Amino acid sequence: MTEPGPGGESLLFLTDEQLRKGIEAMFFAYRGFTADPDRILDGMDYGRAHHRAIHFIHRSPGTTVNNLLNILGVTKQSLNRVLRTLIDDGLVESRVGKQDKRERHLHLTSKGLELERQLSDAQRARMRAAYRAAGPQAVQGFRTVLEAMMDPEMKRQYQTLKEGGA
Amino acid sequence: MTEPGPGGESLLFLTDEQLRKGIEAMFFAYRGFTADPDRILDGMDYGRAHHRAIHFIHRSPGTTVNNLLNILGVTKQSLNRVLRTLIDDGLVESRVGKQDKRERHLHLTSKGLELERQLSDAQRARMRAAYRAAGPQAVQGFRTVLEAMMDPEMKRQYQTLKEGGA
DNA sequence: CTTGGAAAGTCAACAAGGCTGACGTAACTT
DNA sequence: AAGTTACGTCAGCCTTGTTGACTTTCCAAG
Repeated sequence: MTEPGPGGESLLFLTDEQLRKGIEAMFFAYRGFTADPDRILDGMDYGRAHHRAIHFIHRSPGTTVNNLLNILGVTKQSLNRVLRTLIDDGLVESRVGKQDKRERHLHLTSKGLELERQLSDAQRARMRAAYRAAGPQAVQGFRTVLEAMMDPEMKRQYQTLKEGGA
Repeated sequence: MTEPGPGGESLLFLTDEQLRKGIEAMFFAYRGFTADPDRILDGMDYGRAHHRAIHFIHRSPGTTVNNLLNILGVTKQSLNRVLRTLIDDGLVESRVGKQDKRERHLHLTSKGLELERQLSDAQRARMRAAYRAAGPQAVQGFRTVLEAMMDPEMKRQYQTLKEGGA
């Protein structure tokens, strides 16, 4: 069933074949997406989980642990393991909240900022190259489809972050 | 440096801010992308690794273990563990090569095809919804950017698969 | 025919990074 | 005073990745 015609290029009626290509594009592209930071982190004592924590602390300085938990979608035990090493190594600073002293507000130290820059430089370079190669229209479409693929909850997170910058 | 102007919408000169949004879009969208199959697999004895193996065996029936290794980018030991359970459970059949009897050619059994369909139905449904919501132009751009983000090696794999269907 | 090397499989050990469950403490809320 | 929230932590488990070493099978070159 849903046999496509003779390999047509029309994107209007979505064949399983076209959807499968989209699925594989996501798979292979995500590999590229993580490859550069992974390469940098390999050899350090850190991994992708540390990268994610650093990224989101950087983009929302002063965020609480709970906040980060929701964004990353992992358990506190899992995050804690990662966070502890980052704090111990002096990349992340954990400040007791002023209003609510139960909360810990997370910030990158200068050392943390340095690693963040290294990692995001690499990732941005690839993204920039892809954007340039594809052109502005493609970029628009890229973001539109990705946004439509997110779970509503994640989309909310994404958009909050998107607007919410300082 | 690279300070953006007043939150402009121009995609022509790529600010770090715009690139960061692209990076986070990839992160959150990939979560959505894997969420449905993960949900299905949760409770079975299988995980994402099994899904990937099943997917690529389905799309290239008769592929060899080595071939699969290259596509998935893992070690043979890692793949073997996954493959063995799938073979033992009767989802995958491993046939000794006719030309080269060292090779094993992998096929899904009817039971394997059943699970494949279940998984890809879920994943395609999300992809279809996203495509529909975004429109044909966006889809074009989506695929263009993803392709530009792949490592050359992965891109080759992707395109080989893309054209190479039976 | 023998031998070298490729392809495949297997065993063992280990690490990262998820998870659950249980427990403790401090601080805020009612 | 009691309950809830935020955080940290201990212990143990699972999946999926890794290396290294070794065997079996088989093709192909000498």
